[in-house]
Amino acid sequence: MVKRTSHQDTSCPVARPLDAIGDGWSLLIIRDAFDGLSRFGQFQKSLGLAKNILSARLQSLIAHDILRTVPAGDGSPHHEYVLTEKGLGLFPVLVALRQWGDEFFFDRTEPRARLVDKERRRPVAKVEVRSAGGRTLTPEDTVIEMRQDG
Amino acid sequence: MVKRTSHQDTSCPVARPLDAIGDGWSLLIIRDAFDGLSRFGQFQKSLGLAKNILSARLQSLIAHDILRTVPAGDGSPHHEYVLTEKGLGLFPVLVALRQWGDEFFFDRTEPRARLVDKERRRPVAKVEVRSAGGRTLTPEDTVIEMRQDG
DNA sequence: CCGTATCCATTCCGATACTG
DNA sequence: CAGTATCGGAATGGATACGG
Repeated sequence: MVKRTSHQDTSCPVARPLDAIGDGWSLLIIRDAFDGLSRFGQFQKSLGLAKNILSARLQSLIAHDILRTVPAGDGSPHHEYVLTEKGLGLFPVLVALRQWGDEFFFDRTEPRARLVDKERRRPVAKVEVRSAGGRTLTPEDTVIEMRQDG
Repeated sequence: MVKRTSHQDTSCPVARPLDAIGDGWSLLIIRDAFDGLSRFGQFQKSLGLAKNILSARLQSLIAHDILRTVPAGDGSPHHEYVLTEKGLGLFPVLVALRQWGDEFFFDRTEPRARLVDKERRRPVAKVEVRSAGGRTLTPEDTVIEMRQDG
């Protein structure tokens, strides 16, 4: 009878998304979607998770308007899962997380997947938090305020 | 008998961190830590979660070297939980997530907590992914490559 | 090839009682 | 105040069987 607490009612923009992507699989599905995967089987092969779990995660991501389905490009009677605008908005989050993982979860010699600028063939720059004027901000330079409008 | 799959063995820097922060509470604890909270009771009051859960999450974050304990500043016999270097490295991730939540999980009129530049009192700029040369990159501008070194 | 349905083990989480 | 111990219900995840 005790419901799991949702974060939808808080006024914190960090908390609300966690109902949608705060689990072990959703971000990996989204990562694969950014990487061009779109078919059920592709996700399952890439992630190695059970089909029922994948199905549930995909439905949840669709319900949260992060993925949507489109008719399959080939003649197959199925559909493909692609990122919505909202889902595409996660790009900086995913890149920042990738860079953090790259820095703190790998030995120096260990090979890893890296995100590179397609044109220059060089790793993307480290994501930074900047002021409106362009200055790089540290955590101590910032503070939380309640704001009504944007 | 079936163990939960860990992501520590993959070569993807997005996947590995998810064992540490891929749940509903860890990122919120880290958010509070960035916001200056450090005591057990402060976290519990802020998050409203059961004490045993909070305890387990704090221990997990310590085990992952994201938080560490320091002797309490006041005379109390307890300690405080503060971010490690690794934990501080999550700042861009948290800001990017915050901005995404701000954009897609709130009505325009709804009040919300905003991260502002302490000095200028203006919202921080939108986190962007940039090339080594400074150009802003979209998802289509990038691709994953396997790299051996940094 | 794409999913859905079922079953079961594990984990997570909330409430509460208890110790220092 | 700061935790630990215990319990029960809920959600998650894995394996597999099955229908389109």
